[in-house]
Amino acid sequence: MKNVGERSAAATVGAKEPRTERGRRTLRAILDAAAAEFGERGFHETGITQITQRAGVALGTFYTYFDSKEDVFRALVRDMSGMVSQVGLKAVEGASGTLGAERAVLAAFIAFAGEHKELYRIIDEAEFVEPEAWRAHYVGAASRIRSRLERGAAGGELRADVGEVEAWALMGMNVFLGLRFGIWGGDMAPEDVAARASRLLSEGLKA
Amino acid sequence: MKNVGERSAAATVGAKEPRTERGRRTLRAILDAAAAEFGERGFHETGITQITQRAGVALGTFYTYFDSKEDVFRALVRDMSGMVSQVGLKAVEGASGTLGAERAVLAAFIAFAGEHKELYRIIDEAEFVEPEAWRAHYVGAASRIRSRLERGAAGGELRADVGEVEAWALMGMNVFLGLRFGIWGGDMAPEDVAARASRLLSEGLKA
Amino acid sequence: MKNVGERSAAATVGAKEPRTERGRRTLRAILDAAAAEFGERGFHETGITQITQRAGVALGTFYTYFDSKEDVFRALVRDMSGMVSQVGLKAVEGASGTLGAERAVLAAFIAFAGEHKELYRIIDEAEFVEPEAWRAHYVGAASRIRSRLERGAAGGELRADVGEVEAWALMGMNVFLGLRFGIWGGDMAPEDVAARASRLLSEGLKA
Amino acid sequence: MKNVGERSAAATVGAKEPRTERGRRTLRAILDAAAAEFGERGFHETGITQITQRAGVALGTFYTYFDSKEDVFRALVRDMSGMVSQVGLKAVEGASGTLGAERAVLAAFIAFAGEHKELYRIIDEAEFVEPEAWRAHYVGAASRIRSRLERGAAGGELRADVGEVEAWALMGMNVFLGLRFGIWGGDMAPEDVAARASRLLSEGLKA
DNA sequence: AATGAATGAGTGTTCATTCAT
DNA sequence: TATGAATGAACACTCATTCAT
Repeated sequence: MKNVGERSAAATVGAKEPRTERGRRTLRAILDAAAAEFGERGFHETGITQITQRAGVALGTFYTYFDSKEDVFRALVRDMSGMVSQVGLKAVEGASGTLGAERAVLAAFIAFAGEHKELYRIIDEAEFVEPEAWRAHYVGAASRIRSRLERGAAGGELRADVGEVEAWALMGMNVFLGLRFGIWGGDMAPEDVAARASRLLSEGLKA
Repeated sequence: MKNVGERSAAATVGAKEPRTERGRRTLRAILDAAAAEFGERGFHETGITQITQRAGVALGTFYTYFDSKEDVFRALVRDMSGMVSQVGLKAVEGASGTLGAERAVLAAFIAFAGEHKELYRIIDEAEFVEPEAWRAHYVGAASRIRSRLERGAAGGELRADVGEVEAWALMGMNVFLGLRFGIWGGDMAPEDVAARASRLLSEGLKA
Repeated sequence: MKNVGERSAAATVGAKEPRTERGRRTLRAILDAAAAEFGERGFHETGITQITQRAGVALGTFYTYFDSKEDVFRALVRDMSGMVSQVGLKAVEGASGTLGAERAVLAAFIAFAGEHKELYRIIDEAEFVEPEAWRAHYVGAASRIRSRLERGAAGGELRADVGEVEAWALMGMNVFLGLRFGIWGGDMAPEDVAARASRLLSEGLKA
Repeated sequence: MKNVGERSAAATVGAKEPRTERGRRTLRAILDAAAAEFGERGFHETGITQITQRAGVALGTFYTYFDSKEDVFRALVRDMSGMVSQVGLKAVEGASGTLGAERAVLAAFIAFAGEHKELYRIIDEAEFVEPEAWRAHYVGAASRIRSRLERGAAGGELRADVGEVEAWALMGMNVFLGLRFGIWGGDMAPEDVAARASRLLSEGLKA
């Protein structure tokens, strides 16, 4: 598991801004500990005590930076949601063509899921803990996919009638392949999975 | 929301078998109430008290039929897992060809999800409450899809190399289209969604 | 300290009605224990744990009958407010004339305060814990005094212009004499205190 | 609400003596903020944080001047107790005769209460927070009243047997009229209230 | 003198489960 | 079978106080 707060801590994340350097370090420690604990045990099985112990701070320190247990969780979901879309963006950059881009995105996503099992689980659990954030995550992801597909259609690479259904279908594929081959099994390399999925997308399944 | 226990109650479900007719009615009432409450509020927000109140029985009566809160939940997950595969089986029956079958399954599944929002949510939450049952559910569903695809390949309708990746891709599609068009929106009929998804499967997205 | 719940428990008091005899006994035990603890240590120094221990029940049992710590306190204030006005009513019954009545009320009140130091303190603390109930208590008491005075004026015993000022003056006298001679000191019998106060009321202080 | 610390700050009040002018201003700010907060929310609902925020200083600064929360509260009670007796003394000065003095004291007290609702409340709450200081306040006030009454008796203006009962009765009157017409209502001028109370004291209530 | 991050004991409340009736 | 009172472990959160800077 990599350091979650690498890029920014409070600012990105909505916690109470620390005013000193020491505070910044503490906030980051709490954020990382929370990600790890929520990822391992889940929201309801995790106590604030476990988070602060893992972070090496006192119980009360948690509340210097967050208003509630839900508050850290929300911060984490937002943070991770952002990371996922970053991963997608970066993957698209180096790819050629719409289908190539989708293939790159999927490969990157599977790899990412494998490296961030905790955060993956956190997003899933958000369905029950922070439904708003959860919904926003998927609506956003779907609309990014849809934009890419429509651009591909405009460019003549894809057929003209791609839309919401295709976008959600693709997202579902990605998520479940991420679960099956990123989170669960290491029995197939992300690129190979993506290659097969890509063939499905370009040619379909017919003989 | 339809009556969950219609087909079976205890026998299917793993609860303590009631001996009298009165007992059978009570068990069913609890099961239905639990499905409704878990569906509306989620596992952790639902208390035994709420279940028994909705079922119109006393608190203690719950423990005449179930050993624990997890126990009802598990029963419900198993129950619904079975219902979903039933829905699939039935859909396959009337369909012609493998792709026709997948299309029928998807349409049926979306419709089913729309009618059983509670149970859909319960399966999702099982990831955190009853991971075993949850995993079993998806592994089972994927293997059924895979079997169908492989039969289609054997029959020459599909290309020969369909396998785990295609099965999970398809399942992901189904699940997310069920969420988007069954649970959330009513902006497109299940058959129409299924028709578009089916075209994706047969021809791909290329222009 | 006498048993607070003597007359009724839940019904009078606003707690959740117990349905069994056992429940009725438990509620009464909690109520008595709460009165004693609040009286001895005050609202903020008293924990639910101390109440339930004194009552000889488990911690959770408290919440079978009350929604919160404030809830018992409120119940107690209402209860005691009622008791005080009962004491007044009873005292008035046996007295002749308005001034005689006031004298009897005062004597009874001082005696009552001496016997119920806890409840006296509870009403005082209500100023900070349940301001509504506290205000209602004093407004009610003053208006009862005022009614008696006005009846006395109508009957020709008192001068015609008695009103709000006189009522509150009298109530203040009673309360502070209750504190000084009922709660604090036993250095003078309630009747003797009342006799002197009565003389003040009838003749004033002039030589 | 007027500035509490006007006359003295640390010296009168028992706080740690500031050595610089800046320190003196800070202490005063804290004292005023504490009076305001305790008056508005009460002792237990007020946090050190709120006091320091209102005073415009950092949390830790509070402990430069006071040892504990109780410590400021005590300081405030003593301060206000002194103010009340000052008010009494001043009122007595300009009055003629014992009854005239009591009347002036009452009028002044009601007016004072109306202008210092916070401090009034603080004294009341001292019953639960600083019982010693609270008791001392009332014992002192009663004994001052008693002295005045006894002097009046010695001078032949009042009957000879005035004593503890009359003093406490009078104090109770004052306090409750202060509450009713100073703190609560503005429906009657302090002088008018005092005039009626004075008539009660001199002539009694008889027709 | 002033700051504000850190501390951790303390407490109200919830709720799954038990059990006597 | 059914009841509902009783249980008590568990936990989120508060807040007065300390202390390094």
